[in-house]
Amino acid sequence: MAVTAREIADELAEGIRSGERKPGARLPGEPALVRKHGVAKATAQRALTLLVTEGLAVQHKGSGTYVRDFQPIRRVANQRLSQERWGEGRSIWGADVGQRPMSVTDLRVYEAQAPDDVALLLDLEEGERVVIRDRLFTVESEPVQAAISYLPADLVRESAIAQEDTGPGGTYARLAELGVKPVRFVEELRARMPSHEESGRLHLTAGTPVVEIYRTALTEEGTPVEVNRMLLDAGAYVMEYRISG
Amino acid sequence: MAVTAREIADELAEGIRSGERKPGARLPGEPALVRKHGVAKATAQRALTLLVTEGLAVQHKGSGTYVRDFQPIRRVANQRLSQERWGEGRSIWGADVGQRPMSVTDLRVYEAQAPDDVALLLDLEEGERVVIRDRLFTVESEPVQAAISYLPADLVRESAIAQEDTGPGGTYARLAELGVKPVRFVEELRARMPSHEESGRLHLTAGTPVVEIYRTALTEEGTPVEVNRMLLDAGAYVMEYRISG
DNA sequence: AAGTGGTCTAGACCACTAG
DNA sequence: TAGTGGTCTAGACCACTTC
Repeated sequence: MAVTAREIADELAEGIRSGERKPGARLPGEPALVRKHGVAKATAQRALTLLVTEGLAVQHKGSGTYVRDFQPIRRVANQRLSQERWGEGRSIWGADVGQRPMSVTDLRVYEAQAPDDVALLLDLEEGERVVIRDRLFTVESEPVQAAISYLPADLVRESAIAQEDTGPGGTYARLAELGVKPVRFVEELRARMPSHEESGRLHLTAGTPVVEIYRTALTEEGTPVEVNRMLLDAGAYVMEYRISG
Repeated sequence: MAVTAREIADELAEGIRSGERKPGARLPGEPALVRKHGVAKATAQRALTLLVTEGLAVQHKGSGTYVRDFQPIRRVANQRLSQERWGEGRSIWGADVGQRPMSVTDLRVYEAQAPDDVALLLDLEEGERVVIRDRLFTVESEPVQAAISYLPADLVRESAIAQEDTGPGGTYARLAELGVKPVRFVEELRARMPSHEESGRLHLTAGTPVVEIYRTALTEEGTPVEVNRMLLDAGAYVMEYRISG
């Protein structure tokens, strides 16, 4: 009998998936759905909210609901970390962002006690201190990734790693100079919905998950020297890993 | 003035994140929130829905709303690489999850034309045919992953790969026998919200993203011989990749 | 039978956007 | 200023779970 929000959402979703409604196109608004299906405004709104939570649409208040545009950045893990790239003063970022320039904003560098999870990964004593590099990566004025690196403070305190500008080659070149060159990396990742705070920091629209990555950098001897915790806007990234059997 | 759904949700979320409300514990229901905050039932319900869409809670109709339990399966992509030197056991999420038995259900094997995306990855002519192995992986009676493999039909049609039972060593052992042993793999992955259909197939609760992985298997010569498209319940998995610089 | 979430109607007020 | 989404109240009926 009743037309449900689910049914209205499915009809619109079908139009989006089939390509009939193109990315960026405006979807019918609440009043239009009320007229067409004879439902209450709240039901029409719920239908649109369903599309948003399924990642198919974005809403701009005062303007309308639009088909979502997915134009991801490709993050190639192996390429980024390949040895040849470090020594040449080439930045890790920029290589795989394609044509779109990525910039670092809100960089903060400071020293503090290591959080428990990081202490575990870095094999630190309880309460040991770390140098923390906290930053936000932005593409076309939109934040796409928050990253926070932890390095043993006793190891890197005197190096450029503890400065805002780490110099040519970045953190990894400095670690190599300290005799703890990272040669292997472990990435642990999971996808989940962001907290309210994380949504705000990455300007996420509802229906966008985040990918949380912990990357541990290890020396030849297997000593962990850096942990980088990244939070990626899942709507902005595709990740690639190359594995040799 | 008014107490918003967001504020009620934040208060509950704080209790969950602090550990005060433990995984599996029951949260106050709609009537309790109505009494405590003096809001309408719909507002209380919206507060609980916010927690669900943020992945912090699950709802069981007729029973209640509960703090979500995250006990992930660890998927190590580089299974075949030596475990040494990568530092044992140091992991962020649930080192405990070792040997929960995983079973294959709903296996279907058939031949069809390759979809466009797969044809691209497999380097096939338009309309070329593939053998498709479609299956669901289940842990403790709950589906956690849907996987669908595509292999060039001309190559594998006569082998056990086209049978339900691929025999000892599975698909890769049969490919090796055919002289196209996969030795390298490329995995492309993204996280997104599931469609309504996908939610149903993987029994996902709202607020659970999926991880979509395309894995291409390549021979020594670089010829792609299999594409496996996996859809993982993001609430059930942690992924691990090991990268050598 | 009582309690819980699921969904809907009907109507209200607000804030933001666009022309 | 008209249209849009954002959020709320108030009340209704249903299906499911638990005891």
